[in-house]
Amino acid sequence: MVRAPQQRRLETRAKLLAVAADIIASEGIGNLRVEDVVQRAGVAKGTLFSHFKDKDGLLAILVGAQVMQYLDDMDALGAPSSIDSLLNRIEPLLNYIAADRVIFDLLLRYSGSISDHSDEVITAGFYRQIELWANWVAVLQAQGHVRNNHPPALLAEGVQAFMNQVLALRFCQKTPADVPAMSALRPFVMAWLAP
Amino acid sequence: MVRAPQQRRLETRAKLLAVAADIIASEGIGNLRVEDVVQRAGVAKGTLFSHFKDKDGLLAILVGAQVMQYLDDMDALGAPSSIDSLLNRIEPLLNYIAADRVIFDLLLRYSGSISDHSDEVITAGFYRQIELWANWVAVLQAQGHVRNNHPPALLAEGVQAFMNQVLALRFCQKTPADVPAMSALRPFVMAWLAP
DNA sequence: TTGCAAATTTGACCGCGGTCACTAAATAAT
DNA sequence: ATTATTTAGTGACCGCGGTCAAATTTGCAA
Repeated sequence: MVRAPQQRRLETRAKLLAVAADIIASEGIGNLRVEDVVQRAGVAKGTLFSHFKDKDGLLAILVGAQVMQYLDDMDALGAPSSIDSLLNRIEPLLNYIAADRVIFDLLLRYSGSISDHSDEVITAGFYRQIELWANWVAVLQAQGHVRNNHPPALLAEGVQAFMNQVLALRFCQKTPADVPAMSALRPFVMAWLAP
Repeated sequence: MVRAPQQRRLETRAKLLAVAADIIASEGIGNLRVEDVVQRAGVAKGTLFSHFKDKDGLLAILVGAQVMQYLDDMDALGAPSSIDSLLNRIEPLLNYIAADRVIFDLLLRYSGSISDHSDEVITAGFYRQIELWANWVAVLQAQGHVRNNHPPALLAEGVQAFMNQVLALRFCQKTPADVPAMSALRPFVMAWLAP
């Protein structure tokens, strides 16, 4: 028999997430240390790991929520009217991930949280993104703006592949940033989606 | 003034690489520990880090050499005669990377070795791969087997993007392996290259 | 041969993520 | 009310990658 978590536990979890978000906002996600989180939250180290599988599990909750926010924003704008318009819709999310390679790695590797609800935020966001883009592609196909000799899901996944490719290349070079990530992405998506 | 490395240093480096390769062969690349390497090589821990930037730097040398070997093999076979033939040429490398996510991460993140020759094996292999594939694509374009409304380099990079996408997805699911990586890759490459 | 400077190696030490046997608190059973 | 049982939290401890001032070895020149 599983028992509902006590309020104390929910408060502890919320406190940990709040503190972590705070540290990330001020120090950057790459400078977040578990010891800092637990110290500022006023709990022991072991407590954190009873709430989250590991450090990445914690980060995934926060990053996943942010990604979901971007997806909400995309969703609210409705289907794009062209490939260029689609790229514009994607841009905020692209820039968010491009801002820090820790985020990129997290999204690519995700190790999962420990929660009973199995709320693997990253995975959920991933599928939602593909679904959303696939819908857009379907609309654009109907309008003749995207080639329709392949299923929307395949094309949507392809867009994600190019996004990851562009980001990975960007994080490989030592010179931080020369051109916006978007201009590297555009030619690929154009060649992939154009009729 | 830079001086050529002494014999002793070359031997130490070779010994470290040999021991590391040995451990990887018997224990797997994910179970390699720095302490084991230096102990079995008969040197102190600090020595390893004076030869390689970090643990990944060491691994990159070995993995990079392996990748180069696959590229040599590809090269020796000459240009493929069709998209399917191209996929067959790629398959060994794909399977090598698919075998262990440590290898995949390494190739995607590479942090670099410390050597003066700046022999960033991974980076070199990366460019060589794109160049090789671009040549193939150009040949296939000339034969009408691949669409020729885009530069070969773009198409080659796209193939790599799809390869990474398929691998990333594969490493995300908990169920180890259902179908060969190749069958996941084929539809993307077909849709990407077909005229 | 001797002395010096550069090159190479050393290993004690550190930071940080993660574990686990134990204590404390909350809830259920008597 | 008292005891038993489950849930939450604790912090000393560990593993392992990585650092650095000091020690050692090597090459070269006087």
